[in-house]
Amino acid sequence: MANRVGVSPRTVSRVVNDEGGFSEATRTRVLEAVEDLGYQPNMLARGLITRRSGTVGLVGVDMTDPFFPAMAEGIQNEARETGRTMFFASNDGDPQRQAEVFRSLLSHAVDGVIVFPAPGTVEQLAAYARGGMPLVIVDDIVEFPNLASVSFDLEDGANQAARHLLATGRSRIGMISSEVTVPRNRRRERGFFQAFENAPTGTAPPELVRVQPTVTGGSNGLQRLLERRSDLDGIFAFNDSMAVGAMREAQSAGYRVPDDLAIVGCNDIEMSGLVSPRLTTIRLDRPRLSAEAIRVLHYLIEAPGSNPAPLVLPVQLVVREST
Amino acid sequence: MANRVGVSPRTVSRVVNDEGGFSEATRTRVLEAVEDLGYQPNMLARGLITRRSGTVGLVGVDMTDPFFPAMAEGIQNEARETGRTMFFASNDGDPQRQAEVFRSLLSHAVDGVIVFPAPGTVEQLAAYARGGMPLVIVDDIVEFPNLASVSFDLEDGANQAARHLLATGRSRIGMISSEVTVPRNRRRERGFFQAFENAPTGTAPPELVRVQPTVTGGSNGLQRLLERRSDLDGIFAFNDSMAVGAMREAQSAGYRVPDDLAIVGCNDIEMSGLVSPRLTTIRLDRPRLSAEAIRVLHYLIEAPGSNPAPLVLPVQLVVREST
DNA sequence: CTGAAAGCGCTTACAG
DNA sequence: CTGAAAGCGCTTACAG
Repeated sequence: MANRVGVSPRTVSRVVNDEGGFSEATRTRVLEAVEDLGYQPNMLARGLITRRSGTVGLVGVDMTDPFFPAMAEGIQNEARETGRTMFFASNDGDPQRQAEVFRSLLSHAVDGVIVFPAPGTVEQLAAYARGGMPLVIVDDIVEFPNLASVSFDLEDGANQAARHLLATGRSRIGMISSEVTVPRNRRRERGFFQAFENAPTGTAPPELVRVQPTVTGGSNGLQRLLERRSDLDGIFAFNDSMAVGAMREAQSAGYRVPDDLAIVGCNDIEMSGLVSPRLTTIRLDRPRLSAEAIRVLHYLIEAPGSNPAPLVLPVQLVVREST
Repeated sequence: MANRVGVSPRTVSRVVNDEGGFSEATRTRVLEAVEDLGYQPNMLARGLITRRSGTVGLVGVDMTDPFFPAMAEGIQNEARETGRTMFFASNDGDPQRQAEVFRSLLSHAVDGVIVFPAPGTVEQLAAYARGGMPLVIVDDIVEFPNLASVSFDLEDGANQAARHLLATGRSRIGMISSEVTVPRNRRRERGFFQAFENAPTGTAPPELVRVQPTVTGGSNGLQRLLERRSDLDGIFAFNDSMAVGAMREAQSAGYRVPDDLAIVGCNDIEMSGLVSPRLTTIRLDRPRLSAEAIRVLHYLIEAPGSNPAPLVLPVQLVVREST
């Protein structure tokens, strides 16, 4: 490249990075050669010396989580604008697997990582941040240098859901929660129970089961709740997949939804608007979360050691046909 | 690292890569230091010299495509086993965007790429393969050195769908196809029409519309078909999202599914088993496709210049409630 | 405005 | 069994 134009590598570098300090004639000749040869600077070489690889990592729990692709899309688009390419991996909710993933990302010298943490890995992640890696934790609230956290206010979401059930005249209400025990998941339960603190008189004490956070889990959860008390008239599910499972189970057990049993989900995945009856749920502004996550990651990359305040985004109840 | 143990970098390299040619004592001391310091070889430096970056790219059309995450998961798992990390990007079905994505992957010296090609980019992709990049094209059939292709036999799938509609007594059948005009998409139409070549007498000539391959597109497609002839009794949709859209549209227009109108989708996404009635569809063995794609990619990486035969995987009709 | 020297952290090809 | 030298393709810090 350099000798094809008859200049030093240093000059090519200057032009390609638009550093200034070259004549217009040189610029033109170099740029022509770049075009002709389809020259691309080698990011490996550049990264080796600048300590910036031009990559970011996105680590999800499970790629097949319907929650995930929308996030990936948003994050990728933003990353692309700053010229970064995205590594993509999942931790399967397993701390050890997450550690492997980070080891690999570290060896590729990623500039930063956005992570949906595996349960109980806040300490592990803090250690990476301490080691100087800019980190954004999604869906949890952590404060630490080099680390930012962005999440949805699902405590409030669960609270809205329960209040909606109460306000529409339901009085025997259960929650199908997730058995994946991580502090942030408990927030939804807390918000749910809080709604009953000043419930109308005659409201039964709320019921709770914890199951796998899947469609099948939702079915099982409803079954178990109905065994406890068959006259339930309202359900809040930890997520939409579970709500759909509960809805299927209710219908095949002969309950009409919403007449006999009202169901509220959480997350507003695409499926929720397509099942019958369409699911009432909590809507999350995922594009916003993606945008905030990558924005704050870039901030951390530019300002090492900083410690931005946790960001908690509001959520919104969407009433459809299942309540 | 090297001076901490008191050996040369060369010796560390030998131990870390298990090349042999070191004493057991050295091995132990180096490995201890590796453990203590959490040493990770710098893949940028290694890649610069070995011309292997330890990364592969996965380029999809659109991350929010329900078809996609299952593929990503499988590919990631296989890639991880061979110690490679996965770049992830989407081309939005846009050739120019795809070129940008490849430029970026190229500059990161990926060892190979699995791509769901943007329409009309076979030539573009062949050029990368010619430049020496191992490439696996998903969902299309191309033959070229350094390039492999893996796809599902959706021509046969469409044929099975149409034959199923005919076999269950439907005689006025329409197909809602995709308006995204790329040769591989036409195969489904071909398979569909072929089924009518020896249809029972009294079968009406099949109808076809082409719309956006989305839920909304499916709704519009059905509307347009029903305007043409309101007595349709069978529909084959290009994909499940469109089938669900068509089903919603049919139901709100007062058609009973499947009594008045039978609907067959294609792809068997999760949603298809959850809508009501549950959708009859064509099932694709996606884990298998992922496994084959990454397997052949690794083969191409190890055997530069080779030209494996295109792989076309069989598909299977799954009869549920919508027919 | 331009380039020669040094070095990022490894591996390749040798020599001992 | 071990290491010194050279170099991958860039950028940093200089000198001219």
